[in-house]
Amino acid sequence: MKEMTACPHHPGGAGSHQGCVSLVPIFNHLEPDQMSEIMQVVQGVSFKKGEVMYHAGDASDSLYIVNEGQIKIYRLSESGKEQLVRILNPGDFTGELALFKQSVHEAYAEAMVNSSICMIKQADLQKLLLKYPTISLKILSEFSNRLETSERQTTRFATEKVETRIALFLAELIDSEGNGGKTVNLPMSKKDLASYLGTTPETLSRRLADFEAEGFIKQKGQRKITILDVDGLLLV
Amino acid sequence: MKEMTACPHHPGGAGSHQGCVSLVPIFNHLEPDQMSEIMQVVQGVSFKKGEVMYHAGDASDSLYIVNEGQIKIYRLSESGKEQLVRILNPGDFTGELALFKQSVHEAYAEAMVNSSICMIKQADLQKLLLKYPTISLKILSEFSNRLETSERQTTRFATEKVETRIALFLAELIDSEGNGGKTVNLPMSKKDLASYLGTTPETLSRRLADFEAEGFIKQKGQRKITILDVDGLLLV
DNA sequence: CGCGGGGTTGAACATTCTCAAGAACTGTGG
DNA sequence: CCACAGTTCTTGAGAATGTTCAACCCCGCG
Repeated sequence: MKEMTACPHHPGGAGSHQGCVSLVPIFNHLEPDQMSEIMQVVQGVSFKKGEVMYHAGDASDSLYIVNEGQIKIYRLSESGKEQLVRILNPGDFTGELALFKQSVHEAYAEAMVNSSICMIKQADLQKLLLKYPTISLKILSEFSNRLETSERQTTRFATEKVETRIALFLAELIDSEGNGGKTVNLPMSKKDLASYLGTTPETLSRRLADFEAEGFIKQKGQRKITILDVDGLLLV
Repeated sequence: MKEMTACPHHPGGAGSHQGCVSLVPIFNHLEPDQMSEIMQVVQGVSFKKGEVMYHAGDASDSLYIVNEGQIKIYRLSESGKEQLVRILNPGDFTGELALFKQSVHEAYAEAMVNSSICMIKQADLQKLLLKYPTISLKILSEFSNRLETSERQTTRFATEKVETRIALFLAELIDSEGNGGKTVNLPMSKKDLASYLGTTPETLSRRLADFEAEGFIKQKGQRKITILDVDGLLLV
């Protein structure tokens, strides 16, 4: 199932696959010689579409950095319902959570398409952290961001109705796409988006239809949405 | 309003108020001489009941460690509704979030009773982190826990109904109180608990009444609840 | 060009919120 | 120790919001 070699996606050999890691925010400030030290403890792995990188309940002992592909992270609630937590694109990483406390994963990581991953074992990473304290600061910064995002998300679930959560999601999509244009591409299927936003595909579909009827947006195909009136959207 | 001296709650002078810090998980592994180095950059502050330690929008430049009292952290959603995020007790800290990226607070911190706090400025803390990498590891570990909690909470809001969230909260209260007894004290008013659980006081009251009618719990006074049947509670 | 999964729509139902009124608790001052 | 005041909490009824289940559509892909 799972292919595991020195670096399958960079057959050139050690030192040639910095691409896996050098674009990761927590490492990209390092000197070349420090970087090559990191490369020595990195392992390449591939996952085919649909394979799971880790299960809830698995012991967690590695940091996973996405090199190519897409990985979706989702959780199962106590009652068995699934919620999509985030989607990892190249350069993103996961596994940090339980890295600093021996513990098990609470989430699932599954390849949405064929993907190649770089892994660093917990023990190796800890050594690096002690040797290069600036890496810790970077990770702390990354954690801060994620924690902030997560708590904001929690508050939204706790206080906003679905309609508002959808509107906020669309508004943030515009920001993240950066361009002046107002046509955005949904980063995932509407089914997954519903899961991410804590609702059902049916409700999402209805609310988007409402937005369209009110002239706030225009849908084209399954994933393209043109935002016609952000303000109208946001004071729903 | 806000009293700010070398250390108002430990008039003995510098070095005598280790109590503020030594019980904090991120520091309590240090040697005495390292500890005293930290003490030199710690400042004591007091807040009266109802005073706010920081507002959403304030620049964030300090770590706050609770010495005495209780601080409640809450957020305002985009639509202006309030959600209680957590309550800090002595030994807990806050301000970490934006500590590693110059930014502003997104939450509010308000003293629930008269409280005394120890502050460490961001710049001082960063120096300590570089000098003693093990502190970073401790903070990373603390962040991991909080992130895990936050994401679990998000998933619960996204997938569980209010009734289940209440049941889970009660079940976890038993665990955290540790004792074999099944009578727990709510750590906050039901009003605040409703906010924490993302519901209204009315609904919370009704669901608890339901639980009582079904024989799962028994309420005594405003904050004491005896759990009669955890299993029944959890498969609601 | 037909298949299959995502997507949409409809109708009934479940859950939760809101508003409003009344009850119970807490702690404060006499 | 008691009474009072101010909350906090509870309860009721109706309205809003969202879910479920079922049927259908349609887009993308073989």
